[in-house]
Amino acid sequence: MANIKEIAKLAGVSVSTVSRVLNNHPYVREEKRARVLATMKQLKYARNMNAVHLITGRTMNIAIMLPFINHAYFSLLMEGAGQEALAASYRLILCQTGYAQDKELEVLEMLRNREIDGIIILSSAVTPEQIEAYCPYGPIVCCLDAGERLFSSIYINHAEAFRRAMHYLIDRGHRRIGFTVGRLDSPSTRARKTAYEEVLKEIGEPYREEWILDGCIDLEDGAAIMNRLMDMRERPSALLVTGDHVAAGLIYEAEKRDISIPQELAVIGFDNQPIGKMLGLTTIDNRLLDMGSEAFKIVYAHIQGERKDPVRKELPFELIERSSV
Amino acid sequence: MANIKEIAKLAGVSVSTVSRVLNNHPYVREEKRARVLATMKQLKYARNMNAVHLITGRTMNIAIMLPFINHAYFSLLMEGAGQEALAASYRLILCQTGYAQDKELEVLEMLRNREIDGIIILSSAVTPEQIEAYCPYGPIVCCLDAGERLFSSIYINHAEAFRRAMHYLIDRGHRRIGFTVGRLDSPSTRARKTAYEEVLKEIGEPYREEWILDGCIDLEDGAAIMNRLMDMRERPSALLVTGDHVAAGLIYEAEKRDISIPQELAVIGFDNQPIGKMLGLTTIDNRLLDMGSEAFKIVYAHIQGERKDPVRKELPFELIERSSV
DNA sequence: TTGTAAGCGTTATCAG
DNA sequence: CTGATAACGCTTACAA
Repeated sequence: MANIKEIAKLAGVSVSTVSRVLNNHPYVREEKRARVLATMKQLKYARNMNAVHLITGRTMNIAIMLPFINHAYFSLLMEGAGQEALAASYRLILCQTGYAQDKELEVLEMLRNREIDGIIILSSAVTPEQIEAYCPYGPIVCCLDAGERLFSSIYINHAEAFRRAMHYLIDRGHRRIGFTVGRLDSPSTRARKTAYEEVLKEIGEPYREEWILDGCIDLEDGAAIMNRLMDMRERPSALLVTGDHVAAGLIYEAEKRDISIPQELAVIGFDNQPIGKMLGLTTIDNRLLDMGSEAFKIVYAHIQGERKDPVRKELPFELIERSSV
Repeated sequence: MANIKEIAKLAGVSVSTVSRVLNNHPYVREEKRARVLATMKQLKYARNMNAVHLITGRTMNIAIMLPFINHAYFSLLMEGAGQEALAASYRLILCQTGYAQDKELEVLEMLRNREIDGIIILSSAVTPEQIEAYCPYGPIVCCLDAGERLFSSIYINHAEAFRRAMHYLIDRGHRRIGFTVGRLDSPSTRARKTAYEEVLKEIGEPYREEWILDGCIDLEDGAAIMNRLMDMRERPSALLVTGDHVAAGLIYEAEKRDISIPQELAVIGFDNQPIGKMLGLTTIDNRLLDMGSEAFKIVYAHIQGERKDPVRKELPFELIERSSV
């Protein structure tokens, strides 16, 4: 496999000239450039990018850390980041962690080991402090509000969105409100829980632990909620559901049991996925596609040196009214 | 940032010894090993993997080429490959192409440039011949039957699955059968079309171009089919739908219009996605998760040198009977 | 506009 | 068990 040296010898120039041609540098006589190019073609030259990476200290790779690949929420974020990466000629390295801390730390180590130029964290189990320890090695951006940190954040205000949704329900006469979450100990769940308590206090309703439905991640979980609801001696009249797919599962199961939505149970989703649109689901659009692309742009700006300090950017959300409330 | 040389000097050993420690080689006196390890910790040593990649000629990266990230079909395949990659300590590089040939060729070039050790192609627009041109540079596997090639294939027999589904419908009294596809010019569509014509001939039904519904990729496309069907002077009594999400959109739209399924329109899906299960969709399980993980394993076996010749492996499919027929 | 030579940070080889 | 030293293939001062 030919290298730059052989090309140089055969073309009768120096390796630097070959390198200049390779990198589209100016100051190469057209005649020599042509000769180099011809020799490359003749020898089927292929650049060894690892050598380039070694000398330049860059890999054009960014890791995207996420717990599950096969989930609509992460797919949308990935899509957003992926489009930007494509445009910037960067590559996304898929790092599925399943929320295992050791796997997450491995990804962070990749940054230290210069295997990647930056990291986009879609969701993780490690603490912000653990992440900060890796900030000296390259830009990191998180898709949630981690507060004032050494790394960047791009997020929507979950507490605010949650409050907005609750008030929307309250304005329409609901007082018995419950909600579903994916993981009880996630940062966004904590934000929602706080908002939940606050709003309940505002309207003088008691806080009921049993109306916080945990472990709702997918379609099937949404369908399963219905069973849990049926078992309750007192049921909420409205549900805030994290994830339109969970809401879709719930709606479908409700239909099966002849529970009419919104009359017997009002539902507000999150994420604004196509399935929600199809089902007439009232939902919070949290701009996942934009968030993914913004996340990439932030990391990219840091890599390019256009930016030095961490960014902390809030994206506006939007409540989309349809017919499930 | 400390390197192997500094570690060696500070620990009072040679670089080779440090390298041996790094790679868990035997033949290092325990005392020296400890000293090296301690020095590394002290200097916060981080290995520069690019140097390792350069000298070893391996990157531990495999590209996964696909047109769209945000699609359930590809998500499942990715998930399968991702799990195996995780287990093998390999990384997946996400290469979204949008079926643009130049982007696809860029991915193939990455193999030539030694940026990756292999490629998993989930779906592509380039020809098998174009792919074969890159086989000298590393293992490539395609998730469809490309025939006897220099690269590997892992696939289900689409024609057979299609025939099976058609006969299932015919056995239940259907003769007016249509089908939907994503792209008209894809290899699996061609296989389906051939099977379609054959079976129609078998039962003496005419071939109707207008019952082949093109451009059906997502939920919304499924819903849109209903409009197309309504415009027809004569409608099929059964539809083979490529992709459970498309089928789900169709079913939902049918429900809206009070068209009963399966009485007025029978539907068979493909992919066996959760949404299909929820909707009681009869479908073909084409083992996407297994296909993804098998794809990774094949490439991996080649990289490890456990295998030399290309693999061509067919996965069995299964018709899952539910209530949409 | 071009060439020489010094790295980049490892691992591999080979002699001890 | 250990250490010199030569690759790996490229970019980039610096000098011409």
